[in-house]
Amino acid sequence: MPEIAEVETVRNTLKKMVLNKEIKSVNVIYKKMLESNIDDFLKILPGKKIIDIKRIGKWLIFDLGDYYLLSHLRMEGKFFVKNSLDEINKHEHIIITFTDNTDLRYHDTRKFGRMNLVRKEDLKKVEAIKKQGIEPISNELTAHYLYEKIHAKKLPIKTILLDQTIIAGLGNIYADEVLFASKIYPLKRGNEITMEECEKIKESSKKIITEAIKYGGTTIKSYTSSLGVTGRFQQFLMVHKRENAECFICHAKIKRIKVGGRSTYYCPNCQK
DNA sequence: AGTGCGACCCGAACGC
DNA sequence: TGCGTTCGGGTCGCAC
Repeated sequence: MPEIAEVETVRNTLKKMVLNKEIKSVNVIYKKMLESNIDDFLKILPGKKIIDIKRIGKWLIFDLGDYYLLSHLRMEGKFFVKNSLDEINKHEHIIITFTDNTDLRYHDTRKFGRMNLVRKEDLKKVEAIKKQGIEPISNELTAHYLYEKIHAKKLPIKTILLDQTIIAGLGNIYADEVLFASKIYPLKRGNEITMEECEKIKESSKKIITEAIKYGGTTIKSYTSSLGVTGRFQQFLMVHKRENAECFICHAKIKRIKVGGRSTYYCPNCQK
């Protein structure tokens, strides 16, 4: 499940592989993946060069000069660089062919990912981009900011941490890890969260996301970031996917519950 | 406005 | 050559 650390890893890997390549043609196999007009997509991309790759929250942003190609990997999206002559895999839905006869291929078993092509000046008009909150690795993320955003909400703190308009980039794995590191019970309501706890959330999300990026993200289940790159952060996970295993701190049994429909792992002893 | 929940997908895991 | 059902998970859209 690509969260901010995984998307950052994809960004860094892709920058090494496709920067400055010129697009020759595009093949859109699964049209519903596009949020923008398909005819524009096919007409505008050829001739463009990938001059940079940026990221906002979980959105990857290919800088094409006067346009941005936005890509959200959702749960299983991956990019592969292949030879244009290679057989097309059944999960490859969008194929960007470069003039050197290599392809950037978007692969997504669940077809949940989305792409959007916008003029640079229209980026801030894209609803999904406009509403992104502050990133965990940003100095703008403060306990005060979090408290303001959280203290009037009745939702469980776990659900609030998944709200991209507050902290941009946290997903199900790191939200569990942040709450464990902050010693906060996932079902605790936003309006019960103190300023001290906001400080802990801020500190632990910075620390955890920084570390996760350093180790190339988390590879869980089917998810490898892209291009066969395997993250190594899973060996540092304290609670996520550890149901019934012993807490590394107190040896209590890690529990799994549902919060807002999502699997949530926590230590019943450390997180009261 | 804030909150809750189904839909979108399909491979894997599970039940029998 | 087992088959049908359930689950998961980020985000959106709709209902209340």
